[in-house]
Amino acid sequence: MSDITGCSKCNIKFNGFETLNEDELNAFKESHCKVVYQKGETIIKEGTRCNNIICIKKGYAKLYIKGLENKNIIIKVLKEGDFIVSPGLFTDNLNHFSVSALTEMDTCLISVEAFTSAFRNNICFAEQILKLNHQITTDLYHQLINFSHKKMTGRIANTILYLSEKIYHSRNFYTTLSRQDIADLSSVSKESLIRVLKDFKESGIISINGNQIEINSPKTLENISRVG
Amino acid sequence: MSDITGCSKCNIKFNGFETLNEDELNAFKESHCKVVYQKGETIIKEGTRCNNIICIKKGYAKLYIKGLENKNIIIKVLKEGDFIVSPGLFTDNLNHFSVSALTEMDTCLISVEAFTSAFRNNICFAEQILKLNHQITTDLYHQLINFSHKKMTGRIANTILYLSEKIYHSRNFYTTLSRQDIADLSSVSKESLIRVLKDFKESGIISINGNQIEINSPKTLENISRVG
DNA sequence: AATTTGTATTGATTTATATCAATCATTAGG
DNA sequence: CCTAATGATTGATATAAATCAATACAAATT
Repeated sequence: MSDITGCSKCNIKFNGFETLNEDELNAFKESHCKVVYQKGETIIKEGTRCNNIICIKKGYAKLYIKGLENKNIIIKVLKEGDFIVSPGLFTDNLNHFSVSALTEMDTCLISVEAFTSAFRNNICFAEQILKLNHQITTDLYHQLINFSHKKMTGRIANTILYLSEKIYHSRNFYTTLSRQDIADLSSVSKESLIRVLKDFKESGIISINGNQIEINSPKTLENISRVG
Repeated sequence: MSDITGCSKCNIKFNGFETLNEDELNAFKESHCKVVYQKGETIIKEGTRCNNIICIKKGYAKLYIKGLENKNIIIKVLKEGDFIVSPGLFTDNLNHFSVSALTEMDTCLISVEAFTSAFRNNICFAEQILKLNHQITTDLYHQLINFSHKKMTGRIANTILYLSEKIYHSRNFYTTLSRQDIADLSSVSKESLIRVLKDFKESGIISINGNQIEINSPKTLENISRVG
């Protein structure tokens, strides 16, 4: 079997793809586009029609929603292996969030038609999609608790742990997120974020030098995050 | 066709049911239990295994998650016609929220087995379930914006409009939600909620007498809710 | 009717956090 | 190399909202 498009070594971490048969996989291969984005570029714009399912082959992006007074909420950071289905699918066919590149990115765009067809013809694929959605819902529940019951320090500790554990997989990481971005992940103002980071630094919990962050005491951060 | 269980006059508002064929419908009929709950009773307890899909035939309930320090967040109020699939389904099989009765309730509990089987055998049903989930996701996005960018007055105005428009379908309604419940819907303390309600009352936007609430100026409330 | 219990309300106070304004640092252009 | 522009930092101040404490009210129980 030839593999012109390189799908066989696809690094997207989604069990659903394994359920596809050869025909379904071919439909994906034929519909897809490989696109490279530069840092800062918008990949999905909230309010536009959702035409593609985005697979991230390489790089980082932020997924965010527009809030009040030109403020944004960053829902999550996307990385290699992630796979984004817009919640507009099967509803209003609009994108309900924006995605923009935090680094140079390699992406693979799959048409919604190919996706929909796979969903309709392959129940195992459909089940994996529902599973993914259920995970997203519980994540949003946690986000709600974070934002409504924790104070700044707890939310920011949570964000640092999230970046370390879920995104950069290291206690010492360099991030391309701006201070405003980290603030938007934590639902605090940029100034407050900076003050809390300084505080964490001065008490030795983290080391921070520009965009290089090292967690010295994960236990302490976890505790701050847990109690709020 | 006999209808011992009364499913033919089912009032649950979910397009997915219409996609079921006679066999699938019968599987639902056979698996279901009709259960009456009294005000205050717990129907679903967060952390327990999810064994049932809940259909609400009559009455009101609150769906809430446990936050920090014994505080709760009420995600939504459930009413006649609503239909609840736990996000634990296909993931960890646990309930990620609690549901408790706000009034006497008639419910219809469908086993997850019957539900799963319908999902797996009927792709139209599956599609409706995904659609429902996508709606839930976008609702949670709005909730996040509400909670992180609006101040108390905006969040409370939003809650009053929600109760009026989405739950009680009237500008003048009696609610069995306590002040604490309304506060938990709005992510404010009970005392703050009471003060803001008093404020709205004194400025003539609403009339309030115990649990009877009347909206005098929906436009003003909408404006307060919109600008935050 | 008296007592308890839970909920609702009000007022005083404290705390958390945003906002505003200024300065500093770093990068990008001319 | 200098200057503009953007992002990061710091400090002072204002404000929103929680908490604490006391009281009022209503319902349930004896």
